[in-house]
Amino acid sequence: MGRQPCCDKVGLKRGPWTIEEDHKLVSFILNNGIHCWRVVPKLAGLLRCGKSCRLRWINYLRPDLKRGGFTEMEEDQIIQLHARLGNRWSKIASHFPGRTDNEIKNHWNTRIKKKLKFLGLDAVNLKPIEQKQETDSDDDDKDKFKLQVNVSERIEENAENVKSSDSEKELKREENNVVRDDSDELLNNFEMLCSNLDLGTWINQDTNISTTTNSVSSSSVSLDDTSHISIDECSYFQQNSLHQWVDNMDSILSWEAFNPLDISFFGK
DNA sequence: AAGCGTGCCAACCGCGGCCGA
DNA sequence: ATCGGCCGCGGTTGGCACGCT
Repeated sequence: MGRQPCCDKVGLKRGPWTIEEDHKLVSFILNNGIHCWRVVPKLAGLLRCGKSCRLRWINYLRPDLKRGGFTEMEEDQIIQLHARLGNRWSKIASHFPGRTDNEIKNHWNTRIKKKLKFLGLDAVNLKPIEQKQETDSDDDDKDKFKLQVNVSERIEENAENVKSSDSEKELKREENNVVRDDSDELLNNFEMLCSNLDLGTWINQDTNISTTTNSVSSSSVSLDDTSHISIDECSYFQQNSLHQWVDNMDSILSWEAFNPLDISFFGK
């Protein structure tokens, strides 16, 4: 029977969103709410499909988004949750208010995977990666390797225990937000491993790299990309309604002003 | 200065699940 | 029980920024 495409792609715009489009979408949602994504672009006057609008709103325009780099604690939590839930990014993201599944997925694929690789752990199951013993490595490295394997074995055991305990129940518990502490030891082991491997230095180096990339990476203006808007949107939003947030944003920087801003930001 | 490689992340695509008719 | 439509999710891609040679 086959599924029909979510929208007629003919004549629809794709690719990066413009400021005007963002403005239209935000205005529409604030005034009308979200009832059916399919009709949102039509009513908002956008030449986009509903899916695209939904994605843009969820991943970028939502006022409660917490943007910026992930903290070490967040990373550890992601690793812990991933060990338990696998690639169910939306479930993982539900543990991080203000973070999107897309953001966490990207962070996992670009950074955490490497971090685990650095630790000699398989990113999927936290098992030690089969590695050749380097004959010319110094004693320190050997000790680290030993420790790494031992701890990793513990991590593996714990992961297996969690898995083998009725996984259906585990999932149900997870969905009911009843956080079980089975994997706390897993996380502790991971943290111990990190500290023993002097990962801090490595992470700091990495974080520096990360912060330098916190520039405008989209063709649209990210709210925290503008240096003069230093609001923690997440906590800010908790104290303010959506409308208040937009009013404030409008007072800080009028939407109409985005056009020239856009040019100055990206005008090279 | 130019070319190339890499990292990062926003956005797209297609599938599966859910739900109403 | 079946069908059809919408939404949400996860995998993947494309393009920009930046560093290195």
